Amino acid sequence: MESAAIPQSSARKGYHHGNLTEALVAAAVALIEESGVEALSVREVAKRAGVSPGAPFRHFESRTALLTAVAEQAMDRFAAAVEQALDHWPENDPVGALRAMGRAYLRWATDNPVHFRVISSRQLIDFSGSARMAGQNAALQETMRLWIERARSGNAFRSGLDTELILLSSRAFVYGLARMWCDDHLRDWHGNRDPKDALTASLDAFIEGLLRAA
Amino acid sequence: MESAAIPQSSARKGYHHGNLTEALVAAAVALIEESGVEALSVREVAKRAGVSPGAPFRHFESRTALLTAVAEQAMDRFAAAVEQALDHWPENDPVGALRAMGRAYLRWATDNPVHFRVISSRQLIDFSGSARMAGQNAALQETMRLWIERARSGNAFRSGLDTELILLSSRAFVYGLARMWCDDHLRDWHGNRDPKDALTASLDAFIEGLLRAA
DNA sequence: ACGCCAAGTAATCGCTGATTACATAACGTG
DNA sequence: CACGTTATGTAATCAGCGATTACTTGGCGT
Repeated sequence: MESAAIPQSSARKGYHHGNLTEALVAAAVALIEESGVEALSVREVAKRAGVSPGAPFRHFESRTALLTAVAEQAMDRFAAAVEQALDHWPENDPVGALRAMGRAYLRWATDNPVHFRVISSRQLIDFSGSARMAGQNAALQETMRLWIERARSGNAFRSGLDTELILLSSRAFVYGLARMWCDDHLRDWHGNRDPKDALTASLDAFIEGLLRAA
Repeated sequence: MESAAIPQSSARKGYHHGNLTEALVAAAVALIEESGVEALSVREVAKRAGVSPGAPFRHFESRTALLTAVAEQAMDRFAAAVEQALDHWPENDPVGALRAMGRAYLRWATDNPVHFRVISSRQLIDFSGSARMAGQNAALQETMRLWIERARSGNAFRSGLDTELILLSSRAFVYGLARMWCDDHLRDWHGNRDPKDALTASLDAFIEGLLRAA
């Protein structure tokens, strides 16, 4: 969408491209968004960047490495979206914070289904080879843990739920909702609500289930 | 496992194979289990079945069609495993039935991670082209709905939760746990419990969260 | 001005999915 | 039993893919 930020192939100053690395990632992002991960080919990316089929391998060791770079970029956007939702959130409303996190998570995933699949797979990309992704993933989990512990300190949750269990359950639940959307499990959705609203309602109900009964 | 059921290439009676269709699916299943979906190639499958590279296309329109057949077979096993867990389950214990369903679901997914990914994707296979998969999927959901409604009749759940919401939430939760496992999100698991036990504990806690407080 | 070296190209390899023309064997029918 | 039809295999081939290699280009520091 912000195509102004994408280095155009017209930026080529002659024999050399200018900033081929970024241009390749941008082209890959666009291609993936159009046709899905499976359709991503190095040659097509090269063609879109206006270079020869072998050129990308000067900048990326393999197709997987290119895809990993795309994932890193997507992960940045994802993490930013989630963390932005928590900006200046009052410490005395940890349950609200967790709900806001979940909503931002779901919104990003439903808005960027293909890229969500990319960043959440460990098969498509070289996750362990990307310290950046691992770090951002860990940071996100730490943020969750922080707010969960704040909520526990405030005695918000039912008894018998330790932090690890709540963290795992919350991750699983929001991941499940997001992936159901991305994996098209709601194609034949015949509930009353709009599917996206159903996701939100489901999230709210889940959090309610964690809380101490009023 | 039950390699006796697999039509051996030695069953070839001469020029014709005997039952190449089944042999191809069996070879594909084995290959996928060994090396993952992405590594599945029609040629390799043909080689394992002892036929020429083009032969499979007499039985499957495309690589995707072959993969869909594999998914159908896996879906059969998956559905059987889940439904078997409910065999003769007493109607007056619907919550127990739902828990048993969830456990059987999780067990199959963790025991067959690669095939679980295959059957739960809508990108790898031609889901809408397989009435069999769609049917079995729908049947599974109907079974869930049945037990949920029984539990609701018994006033087991918290107020404010309609059947659709519980069904969606339950699907999402168990799908999330299963996919976290299959997508290797628990690689860096550092909790106290064994990861598989953590999944079960998480499932139990989720169900507890649906119930009316004692 | 010169030479080094990053970053392109061109050509090629082996593998893939898919298609075509052809060969073989199994089967039903007179 | 002979014969033609049809299902099912082979062989050859195509285009597209990731990846590697040898070569070429041109920008930058000394």
